[in-house]
Amino acid sequence: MLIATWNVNSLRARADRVDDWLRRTDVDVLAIQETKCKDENFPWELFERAGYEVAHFGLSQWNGVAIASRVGLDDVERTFAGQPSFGKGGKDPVQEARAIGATCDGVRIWSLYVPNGRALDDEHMPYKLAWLDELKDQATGWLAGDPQAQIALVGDWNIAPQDDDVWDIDYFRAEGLTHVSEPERAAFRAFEAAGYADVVRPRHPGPGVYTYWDYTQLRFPKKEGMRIDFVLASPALAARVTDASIDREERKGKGASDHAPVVVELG
DNA sequence: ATGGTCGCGAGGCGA
Repeated sequence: MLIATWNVNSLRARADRVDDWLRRTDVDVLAIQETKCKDENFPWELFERAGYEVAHFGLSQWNGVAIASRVGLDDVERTFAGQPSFGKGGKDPVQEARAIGATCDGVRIWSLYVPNGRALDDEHMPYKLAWLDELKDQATGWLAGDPQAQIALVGDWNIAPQDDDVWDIDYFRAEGLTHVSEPERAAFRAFEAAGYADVVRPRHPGPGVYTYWDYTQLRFPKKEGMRIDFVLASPALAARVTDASIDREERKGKGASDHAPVVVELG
């Protein structure tokens, strides 16, 4: 079984790319982030034609997550229990469309779009950390209730856990940028401490292995990227992983997302 | 040429 995660940066703008990619790669499950649409604008027929069931959670032109599967799509959940809300300036806090879960052929998959944080001193940063902390608590409970559970926490984590996960850590430090701060990294490590493992890094160690390249500053041709998209697997699921890849080719050309798909093969 | 981005949705925000 092949499972994948991909921040598509608008599903409507990427419809042809996603269609081609599904047919080319033949994945069984695709977790999508940043659909950037409501249900009424979601390209349902794209997935139907390609032979996938799909569940979507989108509230506005922001965020939006989905799971497409051709091996079953059961027990769909939108938001995780206790998911923190956010409202800029403290007004109208809402649980944003950043998490959707479904069971596909016995694997509990969560498509996650972790809050960006925006800046170290921005109100979005404590939101990001609280969001991760609460998800970690929930994910810990899922394993405590069933140590043999097959769970995949996949998506855009908006964290670069190691210095080699960005093209120039000194630049990030000098500019005081997000994604590499100790609190963010600690939040990521908490998932590993809870028993979830990055199943891609061992097969594709850095430096220079990235999943995201900013559209600006010619970051992609200059190979200046970030590794911020991850597949974290519970112990029972990690034991099944036989291969993994980052589809850097998909970042090429006109009309590409700024993220590459990450694919994991299960035996 | 010393610059150089997208997407949404219709101005500016978010990434």
